[in-house]
Amino acid sequence: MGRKRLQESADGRPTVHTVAARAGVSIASASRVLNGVGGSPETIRKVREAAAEVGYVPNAIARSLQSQRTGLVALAVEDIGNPVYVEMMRAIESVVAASGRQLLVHATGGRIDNETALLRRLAHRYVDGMIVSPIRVTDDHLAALVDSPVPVVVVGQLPADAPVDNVRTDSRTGVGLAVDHLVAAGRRRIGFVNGPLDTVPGAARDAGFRAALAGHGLALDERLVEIGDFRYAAGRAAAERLLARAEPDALVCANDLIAVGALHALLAAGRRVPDDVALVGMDDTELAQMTFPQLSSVSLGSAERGRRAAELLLQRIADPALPPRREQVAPSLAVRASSAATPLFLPAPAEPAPAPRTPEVTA
Amino acid sequence: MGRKRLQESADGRPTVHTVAARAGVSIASASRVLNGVGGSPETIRKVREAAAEVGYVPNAIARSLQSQRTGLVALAVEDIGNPVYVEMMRAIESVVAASGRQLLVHATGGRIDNETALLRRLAHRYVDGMIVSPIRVTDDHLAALVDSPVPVVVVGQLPADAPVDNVRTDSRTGVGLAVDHLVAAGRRRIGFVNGPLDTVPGAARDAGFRAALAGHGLALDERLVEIGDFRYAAGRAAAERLLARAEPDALVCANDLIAVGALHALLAAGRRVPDDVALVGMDDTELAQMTFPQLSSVSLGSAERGRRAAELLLQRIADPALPPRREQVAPSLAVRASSAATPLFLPAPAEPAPAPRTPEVTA
DNA sequence: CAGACTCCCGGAAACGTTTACAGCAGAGCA
DNA sequence: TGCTCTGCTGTAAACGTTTCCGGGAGTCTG
Repeated sequence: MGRKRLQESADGRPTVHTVAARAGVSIASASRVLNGVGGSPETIRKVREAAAEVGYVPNAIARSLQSQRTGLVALAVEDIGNPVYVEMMRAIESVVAASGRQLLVHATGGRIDNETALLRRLAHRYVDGMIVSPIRVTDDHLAALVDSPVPVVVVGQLPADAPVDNVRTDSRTGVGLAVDHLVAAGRRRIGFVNGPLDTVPGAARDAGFRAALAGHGLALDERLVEIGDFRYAAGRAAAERLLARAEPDALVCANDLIAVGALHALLAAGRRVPDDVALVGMDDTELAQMTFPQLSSVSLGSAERGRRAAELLLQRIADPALPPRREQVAPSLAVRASSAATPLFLPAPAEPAPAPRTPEVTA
Repeated sequence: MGRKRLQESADGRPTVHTVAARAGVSIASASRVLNGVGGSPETIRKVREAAAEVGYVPNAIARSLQSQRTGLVALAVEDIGNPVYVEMMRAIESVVAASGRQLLVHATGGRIDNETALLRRLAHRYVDGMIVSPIRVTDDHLAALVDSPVPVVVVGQLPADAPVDNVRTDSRTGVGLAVDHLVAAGRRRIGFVNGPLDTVPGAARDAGFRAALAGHGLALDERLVEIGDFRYAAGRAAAERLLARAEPDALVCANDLIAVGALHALLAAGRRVPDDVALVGMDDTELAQMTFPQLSSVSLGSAERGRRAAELLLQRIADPALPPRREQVAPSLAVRASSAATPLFLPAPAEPAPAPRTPEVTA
């Protein structure tokens, strides 16, 4: 009824029509003034006034429909409780914000359908582009990535021929760094606590571990390998199982959450870290510095990967015709107290002494 | 040119027009079939086929403009690296997902302008509603909350008369629980590591701490109070400053991140936890169970608050005319090893505590 | 067999913007 | 004075959907 006369939107909020009517100008003029392009001083005054009086706020959806852009970028990760994604997110956010866009994060919880659904639904124009970091990649998934309606950048491993922008690291050699370091420190019974083998990172790290041991001519004792998932509780449980059946002198963990779980398991079992068992995590998140002793960890450059992914995405948004690109970030090892070289041959002090510490070295 | 004839969208993607033309039906019929409402078997077949052939995906923006809803809900928090928000987010997500919507998270980084901008811009129709958990509340902020174009629920303290849906806890009495517990365990020199006093939670916890001590007839030694921010590094640094000038037999921390920092500072200084110093954190996040010894912590029901906030929001979205409501979640204390009652009167071990070290300072 | 009822369809009008286009007034210039 | 040029303005057409509404074909009932 009054709808047409009052020129307001369905839910009673003012629209550009309301403002225009109130200012006594056309909606074109009102729109121009509101966007700061053109308009005589008098018109500008009237429109500004009218807009303020009715408390006009533009409808971003309508604007986006017209302009074909939303100014939003999404990041989809599996588990926002994992600090590695927090770090990545921060890096992405700063790049994205610099371009005047806003970053939204979606946690997929590893439910693959959820992730695909996100690509197929949410991405369908709600955002200008998205960055996804899947831990499992199915064909279905890949198909959704390839013909996504909006630009997508993948952080993580992808099939070589996938025509998708991609920033990866080499967690395989990353594991190698950890093993090299431990072997150099005189450890020989090196255990490995990994995440599921049917995930991309889980498989890569498993391969890396086996290759590294072989490279040092060490035989792999399967009792020293245990699998959980990529979170704390499972990591701890896995480490407990491992400790119950074997006597490692070092543990490599597939990420920092697992490593913290393993640390807990070790301490609870009365093992000294690093004296009895050296410990190396992976991802080098801030969590690694929050433990006592602080955790050595293989950095997979999560911030750097995030930054680069964001840049790739912005470039692709600017020019969708760009050929797919692939970037790689090299791993490095941060040595901290949990694996600092300690003289294994010294008799253990009667009173458990604090770990001799060497300052953090970033290799 | 071909635009009109080919019936495709500006960027060459198929629209409902493309599908309709290809199927030889009207766009109305095409739309109906695509939405699964009506259509003869023959029409359904033709439209489905045409849609599949051209790879049609609906433009969500256009749909939202028409339907006045996006199916998205946003959560704005200060620091996504704080596990308390992760927990809250998970709770919200499960409620939101059950309503068929998707949750997007935005980290404001505590930049107040960012938060207000989010309300003023993003919220302007990109989402059906949002939950914000501000740690500082200015008048400007409040104004933005009150006349937000979309329903908003605030998690946290608000002025009593603010007409905004609100889920709060009572962190003041929460701190009291911690102090009561420590006093009952025989501790008398109780320290407090807090976040900034110009934040809502910081102020409440400070007040709670002072009130609780007074309630037990204990005088407050100001040297036992230290302030950083709500993150790990600052918490650790603050605890180090405190330890350098005073000898607490217990520490209450304003959240778990600070508590982990304090734990690190204590261990690095050679104090035994809980023997020498008992430690209680706040928020009872999963982080509290990841430390060794595990951290006692005051639960402020973050998951419960998230759940309720999500429910309030969904109800308000369904009926925007609802009067503003306010809910409260009671705090509780989870006692773990870091403050377990230990016989304080036992003689300290002959071997002196390890040399106090000042390890790497991150802050 | 007529009338009412059901089902399906297409045209067209929304949703709230931005913007191409054309018209119009005034200023500058020959 | 007449012409062009400039700067503003309003009309209307997009953007890609959904949905109201009226019409036509078929079915059931009396």
